[in-house]
Order: sequence, then structure tokens, then C-alpha cells
Amino acid sequence: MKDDVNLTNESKIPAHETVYRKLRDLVLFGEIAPGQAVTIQGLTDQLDAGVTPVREAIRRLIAEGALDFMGNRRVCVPYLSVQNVNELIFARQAIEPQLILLATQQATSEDLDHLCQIDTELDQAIKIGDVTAYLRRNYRFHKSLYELSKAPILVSIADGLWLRFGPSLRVVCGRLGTLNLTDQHKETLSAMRAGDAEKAARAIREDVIQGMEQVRHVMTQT
Amino acid sequence: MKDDVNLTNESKIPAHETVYRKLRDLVLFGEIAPGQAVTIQGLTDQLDAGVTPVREAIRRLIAEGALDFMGNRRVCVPYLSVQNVNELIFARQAIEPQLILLATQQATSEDLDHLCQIDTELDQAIKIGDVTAYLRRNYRFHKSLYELSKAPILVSIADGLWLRFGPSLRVVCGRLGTLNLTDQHKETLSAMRAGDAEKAARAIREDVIQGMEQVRHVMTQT
DNA sequence: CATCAAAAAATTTGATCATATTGTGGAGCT
DNA sequence: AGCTCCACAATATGATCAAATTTTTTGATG
Repeated sequence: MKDDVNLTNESKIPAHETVYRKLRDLVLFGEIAPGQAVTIQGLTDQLDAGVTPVREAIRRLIAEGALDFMGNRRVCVPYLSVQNVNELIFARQAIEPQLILLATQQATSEDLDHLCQIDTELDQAIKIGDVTAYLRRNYRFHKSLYELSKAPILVSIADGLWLRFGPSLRVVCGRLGTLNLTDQHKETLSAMRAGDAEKAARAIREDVIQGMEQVRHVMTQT
Repeated sequence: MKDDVNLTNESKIPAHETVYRKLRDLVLFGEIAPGQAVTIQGLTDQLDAGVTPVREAIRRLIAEGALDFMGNRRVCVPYLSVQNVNELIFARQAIEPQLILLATQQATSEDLDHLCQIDTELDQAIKIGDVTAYLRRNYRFHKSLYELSKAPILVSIADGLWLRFGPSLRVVCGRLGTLNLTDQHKETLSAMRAGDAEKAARAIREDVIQGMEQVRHVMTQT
């Protein structure tokens, strides 16, 4: 074992788990661009971890579709084809409104307050033009929202979808900036507060379509 | 390295990949029952593989939701709650008809012939009462059908769903036998042959509902 | 100057071993 | 008898090393 002089050692969570989360964030928030190769040795240096945990983390990400295993033992973040974008649009429209429907039935007033706070922080990031903060908070908003549904399988599907189009969101922001970003978060939350599940679901569908159309637009330009 | 005296060595595919597929089949076709624990050492013996490939395979299956990582480093095939079954019903209804829609547009006459052949073999398995063959061929029918859609992301989602309810299908057959199994495969194929994508999609939706209702029925009995 | 072959470097893959953690069974105590 | 505590067994985790495979570099030849 590598001698671990880390005194603040939270040795509850295994290394392959922390490596997984770090690598996942790198992909999800576009810090590793689409098309970019991911080598196992490169990650052991970058994340300061052993080779065994890194390998397991990579396998997990491949299984989730976040990484692509090119036949000749080379791994990279996948490009999205136009076809792929269309699939993602369909899948998100199919799944995420349903999550909102369920979430509306489950949400307490405190839950909605918390979401509202995240959304405020999100708006701050947009105003400053902080792309990284925007991406992280936008993800956190949706993830927190969906988890209210108490529907773990549907949440994991939605999460898997984010992992696929996440890298492209940064590309979109790099091309279009954060200023002309619009979302339907306020409309969603107010509908949820009113208990109007259908309206909240429609608002999220709008949000999804708006976001994905921007992705489609940038993708087809290439 | 373990000395490999295997002369018919198809050394193209790495060990972790073959282990993954074997283990995946074990789960998918219910050879490992829901609730049953999966130990890494148990699998190295059972599958005659090293510990490293087995570990990576397990991580992959966990990522796909086929295995469940209990906090205390114990891994097992998950039970399905009633809530889970409802989620699966929703997700399958949302995704699989769309795959049929796309598949109908893409399918050639030879594709449909091939599917028809699989379906015939499937009927044979039902008639004989061979549960294992039924499960494998039923999966193969749907998987082959969906792959015609040329929509890899949606296919991978559908595949992930099968991985979750697959183990329960064997339980269902064990409880109800194969004799009173009905499906909408013939209707689906004939609609596809006629180019009626909508009708084919409706037929598959029926097939999905019928199958999942049986699962729901058996699950709620417990 | 381009092309192809061989050597070298880098990287993945899988086995093995040391360590840590968890679960279990039994001894001893009240 | 019932309970606690400790020792032992089983298992997971992560580092390290050897082998294999792939990519890159180098050099030679037309």
C-alpha cells in the first residue's frame, strides 16, 4: 500500500469510489472534451491514485456511456452525432417530465425552498458568466429536483443521459456564452408550489427542449 | 499470468470482457436469483477467471443497475419493489415503442425474416416448457428488433431495463410456467412488414404491458 | 521525398501479494 | 441461559510486477 500520511483520512469511502466521482465530474462538466482520449496512466498522475481504482472507475463510466471504448483498447469521451442528439432529446422528453410529475406529489415546502436557492445561485453564475459554476449548479438543480420523485431507476436513467450530453453543454456555452441562456426553472417551481403537476411537467419539457435545441444547433454547425 | 494452455485461444477479446458477458447472462436470465449475494471469489471459482477481471465486471454491472452495492461492501442482485416495477413499466412503455417506430423504417425484408425465425424458435421453447431457452430467445428477439432502429443510446437504455427486470422473469416463469405465456410478436412483425410503424409500436406496447403485469402480479404476491 | 519495416516506448491487462475490514463462532462472565 | 468480547476466517481493496499489445519513432531503401 502507498503509505497514507493523510491525517484527515475519511477512510469510509474506497478509493475507486472517489476516483469514480472525480472522473465523472470531469466528464460531466466538460473538463474532458468530446473526442479527447482518456488514458489510465494519465489519470493516475492527474488524480494521484493507484492504477487499480482508476481502472475500475473507467469501466464504470464506460458502462454508463460516459466514455467510449474504441476497439483497440483506447478510451475517450464520445462525440455526439446528430442522430445521438435526437435520441437524447426523445429520451429526456420521455423521462424527465414524468420525474417532475412524481416529484410534485412528493415535494415538501422545504424541498422547494432549497431548489429555489440553488436556482438563485445558478442565476448568479449566469450573470457573472462563470461557465463552470453554471454547469455544476444547473446539474445540481435538475438532479435535486428529480431525486424528489423517489423513483431511483428513472433518476438513474436521467442521470445517465446527463452524462452523455454534459460534455457538449460546455461546448455550447463556449460558443454561445452564458448570457443568452434561458430556462424554465421559475415556471417549474411555481407550478410545483401550486401543486399543478401537469403544468410543472410541461415547463420542464420546455426547459429540456430549449437546452437540447441549443446543443443540436451547435452540433450541426460542425 | 496464469499459464494458458488453451490452444483454441480466441485472444482477441480480453478476459474482463468475457467475464462481464458471462456474469451478465447469469443475472439477465435469472441464474442468480434476486437477493442472492455475489462474491468476487465465488465468481473467480465459478467462471474460472482471475480476480482482476471479475472485479471490473462486477463494477460494470453495478453501474448498469444489474447488481446492487450494499453499503458494507456486499454485492447482490437487487429485489424489485412494487415502486421499481412501476418505474420499469413506465420506462419500457416510453422507450420501446419508439425503438419499434425507428426499426420499422429501417428494417429490410431479410431482417424481418430473421426475427421471424427467432420467434419460431421461441415458440418451440414455450411448447417444450424450456424456461431457460424461452428467456434467452425472448431477450434475443427484442434485442435484435431494437437494434434495427440504429439508435444506440435508446437501445442501451432498453438493455439496461432488461437487466433490471430479467431476474424476475425467471421467478415469474417458475411461478406461472411457460404455458400461459402470450406475446404480441406475430402482430408486431406483421405490422412491420406492412410498414405500419404506429401499429407495430402499439403491438409492442401491448407486449410490454402484458409481460410487466405478470411481473407486477408475482411481485405483489410476495 | 515518400514508404515501409523494425526497434523502442508507452500503455493496457491480468496475476499475486500485503493490508484492512467485516462477519462469525466460541469462550468467559454475570 | 443470555450477553459481551475477542479471536479467527472470509472477503474486499489497492499496490506492484510481469507479460502482451499497441503506438510511435527510427532508419533504411526505392
